[in-house]
Amino acid sequence: MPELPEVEVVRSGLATALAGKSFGSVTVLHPRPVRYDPLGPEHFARLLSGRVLDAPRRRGKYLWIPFEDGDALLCHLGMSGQFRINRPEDPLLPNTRVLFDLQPHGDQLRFVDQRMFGGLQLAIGGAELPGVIGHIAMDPFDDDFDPLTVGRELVSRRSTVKRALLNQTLVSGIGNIYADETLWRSRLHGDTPCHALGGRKAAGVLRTSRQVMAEALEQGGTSFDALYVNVNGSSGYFARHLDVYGREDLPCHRCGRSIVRDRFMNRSSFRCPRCQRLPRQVAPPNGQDATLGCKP
DNA sequence: ACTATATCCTGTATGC
DNA sequence: TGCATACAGGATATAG
Repeated sequence: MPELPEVEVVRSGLATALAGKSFGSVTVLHPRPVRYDPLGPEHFARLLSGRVLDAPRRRGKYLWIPFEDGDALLCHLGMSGQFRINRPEDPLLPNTRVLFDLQPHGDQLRFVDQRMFGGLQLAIGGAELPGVIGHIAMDPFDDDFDPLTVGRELVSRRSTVKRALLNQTLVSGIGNIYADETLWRSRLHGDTPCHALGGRKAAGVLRTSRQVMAEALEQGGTSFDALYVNVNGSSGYFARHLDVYGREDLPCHRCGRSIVRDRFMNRSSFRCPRCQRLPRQVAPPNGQDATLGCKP
């Protein structure tokens, strides 16, 4: 569930909590969160113990904890993953999946994940950038992220704008909430064909996504419930700043019209029916259907 | 090659 | 109260 700002809050919390630490013994309580690890739960636990930790890193919604020896622990929170720091004697929260004893001082890092869409795996040689996320594009906060370059790439896609924003191989870190918020600020309907945007407009959308996520980060991320919390167990406050997401039937903050909800890819899209209309048909590149992605 | 869909899970909210 | 259903912020295999 967490998108880039929420993952960044977690990364930042881990950076503080794990500074100068090593893993002691590791206990896998449920095999599913380590299903992507090529060696299986027992090897995962054994191979991680004793590792000396470096500062956690992030790309998009992935984060990883590099080890001093060049390997890393790669983590994805999925829809409901959390990291918590506890004393070993603290009672386990429901859905606690993996325990990492920390040395020195004996704290414990715990991975809690209700739905288990998330995952943890050992990334051999992955301290800089784990190979298995090589296909994940830079996110808008990356120093080398260039909105114009990515904007041109976006325009060339034979898809629609919201799908493109959610495509992690084009730009990473944006999920359903921030896609909808970005589109509202950009006054764009999510079904707008990519080719209907010029390169400059597309670059503008990407800059807007960075702005929205930066504001969310200042608020400690978006949270609707206890499923997303930082390492201390507290929630962020951006939910109260959302302009469209989850605001069906409430007035648009720009024009007052009621926000509508559409079905999209088995989930919901929220938009203002006045501020975010589909453009009239735009001449597509050669060979493409002129009405692609457009509704009457 | 590129894009759209179905699927992996559990817990909560809602309506009958 | 009990039961069924809908829904949840993601990534990926595979179907087209």
